[in-house]
Amino acid sequence: MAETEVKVSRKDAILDAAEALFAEHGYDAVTLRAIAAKAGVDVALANYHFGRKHELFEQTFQRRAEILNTWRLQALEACREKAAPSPASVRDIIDAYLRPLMTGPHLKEPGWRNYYGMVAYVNSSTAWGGQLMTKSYNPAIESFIEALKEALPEASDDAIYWGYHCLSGALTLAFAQTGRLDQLSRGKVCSTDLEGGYLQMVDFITAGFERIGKR
Amino acid sequence: MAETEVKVSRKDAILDAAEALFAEHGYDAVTLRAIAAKAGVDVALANYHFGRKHELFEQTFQRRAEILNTWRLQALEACREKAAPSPASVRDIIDAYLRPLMTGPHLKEPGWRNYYGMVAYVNSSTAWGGQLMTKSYNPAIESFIEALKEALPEASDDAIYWGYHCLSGALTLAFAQTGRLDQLSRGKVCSTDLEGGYLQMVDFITAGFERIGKR
DNA sequence: AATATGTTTCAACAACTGTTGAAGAGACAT
DNA sequence: ATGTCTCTTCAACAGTTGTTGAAACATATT
Repeated sequence: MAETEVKVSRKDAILDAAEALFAEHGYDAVTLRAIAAKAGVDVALANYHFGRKHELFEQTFQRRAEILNTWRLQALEACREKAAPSPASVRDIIDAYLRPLMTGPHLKEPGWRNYYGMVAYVNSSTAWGGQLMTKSYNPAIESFIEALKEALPEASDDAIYWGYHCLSGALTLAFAQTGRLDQLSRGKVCSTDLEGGYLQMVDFITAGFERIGKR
Repeated sequence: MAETEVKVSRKDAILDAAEALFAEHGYDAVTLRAIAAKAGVDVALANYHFGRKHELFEQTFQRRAEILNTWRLQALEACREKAAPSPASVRDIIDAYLRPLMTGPHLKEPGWRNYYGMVAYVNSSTAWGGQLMTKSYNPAIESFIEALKEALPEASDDAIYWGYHCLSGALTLAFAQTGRLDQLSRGKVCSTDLEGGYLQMVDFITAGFERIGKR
């Protein structure tokens, strides 16, 4: 047995296994028995700790959401203070939105990569998308929208929100790690290289927002 | 019975029902019995016409893919001819990519809206994404990438492909119609208004690509 | 009228699903 | 030792799943 890791509780083992399987196969394709087997526990234990399958999925999803929100909001606050009393620059806002998630040592942990797969699944799912993303992420996102409105006082609501839509869609697709970019570029670009993608996306998205401010 | 429509074959009825259900609930959550019930036929008929469930999904997905590719490639060819012998402008290329899908009378047909939901599901699914999207859409997409490279000779491969990634992610999320934009903007922006989103996205994405060309 | 061909339905299969109640295991205080 | 508590397993449930083989139906050809 690979006992190099710290011993995790069986409850956490279930969450980890669920995270990995939900990310790869979605909600319905994953059975509680598969989760239990991967976690090395009995089927009934998932029910004891989390109740219905639905609730296990939500708890798995929300476990890391608060951490991401904290990282992001700290970065946003930092760039706001740096610019005060002027509004923060568009580039710094976009950077605060992307950098905490797309760069850093946590990307080497499989748990985080798995979680990102879950985010991609939830955010583009008609069934889960609306409800769950809103509950877990909207408060933080609203702070970013507000900052963008301050940085782009001339931009219309339509332009701001559809701009955010482009940003969110691009990040979601990056999280999905479908490998399409690799196939399309015949290996010249690597979909799983989030840090490399971060560098490109900051420029691209910043340019988009700066354009809509000039109207 | 609402018999205003032209009578469709039972085979097409199955495809239509599958399209609607797969778009809303994904692959695994949809049962062949649910599809058969919606189509008004027996369960075994889906198997007779399409074989395994897997193949029914793929055929449903590919049914409209060729049409979309044709529309897009015609638009791309038109803007290339318009600009010849110069390369087409970035804006015209992006417009050729988005306009055929996000505007036009076909958006009023429920079948097309359903299909867009399937595209969103497939494109951001780790399981299907790589394989199926590549098979159905890559040839057309490669033409667009090539056009972008001609319009932006200074841009690096990384910039071009990650720029396309942003474009594809934004479009995919728009197709998912999760209603998140409505919630985020408190009703000021409508997620399902693809024509309105088209106007914003063309500007936003074009600005992104034009930026990466200046380096 | 008889035959052949392609559709459609019926009934059933073995396997698997989420969920549950009762029983066991372990730690800890009394 | 005894009882209490949380955690964990066992065994089983009722229902649903994709898939199939045989039979019924329809239509056109001979």
